[in-house]
Amino acid sequence: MPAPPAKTPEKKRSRIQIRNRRKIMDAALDVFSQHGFRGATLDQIAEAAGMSKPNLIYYFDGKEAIHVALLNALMTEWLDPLREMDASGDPLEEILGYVRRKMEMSRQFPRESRLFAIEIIQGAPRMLPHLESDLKPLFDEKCALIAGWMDAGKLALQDPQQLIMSIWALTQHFADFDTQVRVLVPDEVAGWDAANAHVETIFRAILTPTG
Amino acid sequence: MPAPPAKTPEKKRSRIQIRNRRKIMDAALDVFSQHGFRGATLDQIAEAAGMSKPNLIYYFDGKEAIHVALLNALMTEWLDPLREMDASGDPLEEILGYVRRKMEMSRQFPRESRLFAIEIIQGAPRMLPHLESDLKPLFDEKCALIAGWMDAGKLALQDPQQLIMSIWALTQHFADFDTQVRVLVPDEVAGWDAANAHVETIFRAILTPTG
DNA sequence: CGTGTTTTTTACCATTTGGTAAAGCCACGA
DNA sequence: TCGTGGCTTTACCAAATGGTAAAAAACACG
Repeated sequence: MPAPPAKTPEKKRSRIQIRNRRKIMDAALDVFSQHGFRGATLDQIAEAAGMSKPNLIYYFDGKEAIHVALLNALMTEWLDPLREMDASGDPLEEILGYVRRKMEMSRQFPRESRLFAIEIIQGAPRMLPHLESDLKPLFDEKCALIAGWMDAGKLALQDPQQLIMSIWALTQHFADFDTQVRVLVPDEVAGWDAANAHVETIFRAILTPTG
Repeated sequence: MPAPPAKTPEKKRSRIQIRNRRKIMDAALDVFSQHGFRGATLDQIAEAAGMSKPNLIYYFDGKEAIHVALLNALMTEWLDPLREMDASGDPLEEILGYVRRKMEMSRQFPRESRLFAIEIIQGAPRMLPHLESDLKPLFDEKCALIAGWMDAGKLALQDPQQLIMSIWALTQHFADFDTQVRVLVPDEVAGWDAANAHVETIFRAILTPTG
């Protein structure tokens, strides 16, 4: 009896397994980010991945396993821009740098942004643990860092929690609500430039210390 | 053969029809805003509405008809806060008033906010026409109004399109990403107050004319 | 080449889901 | 009292969906 590849005792993965798992996860990202978990079907994912449905199940334990694998893989890199915010840099530039990285991610990885957005909007049924264990500590850490900067007079006083969340709200909006944005601001290139400038203006305005 | 109530030649609706259609739409709002269109099932809606599935179909032509009816009904009132922004008022107060009304809607009608959010994120398959026909004209009109205020020196110069979209991004974030917000800022009441204050700070900061 | 293992396909299956047919119920006016 | 017409339920159905069994094909490697 050939042991299925993705079992609890993890074995080395062959080249084929690595390649096919990648293809599946990419296809699943397409489908899940467009329909959410319940709205997505294995057939859709299989077709997008260019393989048969039973073949999906050969590489992943089921629909839920694919979704979880996706969320796990993405959670890490999704938080990287925030991790990079460093205590040793110039406060205003650190925050603006974070804003820029986040905007860049929205433009380059809109599917990932939407996947998270849908998951959260639907109550994060498969991600709440990650929010508590990964996001929350990082969030608290960076809030403390920002609070420290503010105490030192390097930034205007703001609620750090609200500050970070407003960065998320603004930067993710352009990925998540892309359809709407494109209706209202048809010129995509100009829209992005304007968005970048606008968001930067906002955070410069509320963070520049008033001397 | 008793003619189904909701046909092309619209007839008067009885008290029972009005009551039951309301119940169905309220239940559908619950379910659709939590699972999206494809992820929602008629059985879920029927149970939430406290009636049998065939009874749903008696009042609406099908799943899609319920969803469309919901979106139609909501689109109107959802744009009301923006419509109220008036040329004759004080510019800064008009915009801040809009921001406050939008925040209030996010708090009072999170389901509606999520329903729209999911629909847009998924590419607005059933709402694109409305975006073009309802939202776009209003958006353009209010952009022109704001641009006029800025030209007159009553507001700091900003891109009006980006300004309105950033209002949406910030105000809707608290409804749509409620699950995440609650993980990071457990005290709901305090969080809400802080959010209101923060959002107001932002728009005051970037709109107050620098005289 | 031959043999054991990994990968893929074909043929299914049970459940769920959107929807229908038709019979039953119930209020109300003649 | 009996219809009559709006409302509701029961009993279904065909298609879609997540998943399985097992044979077939492709592969690795001595």
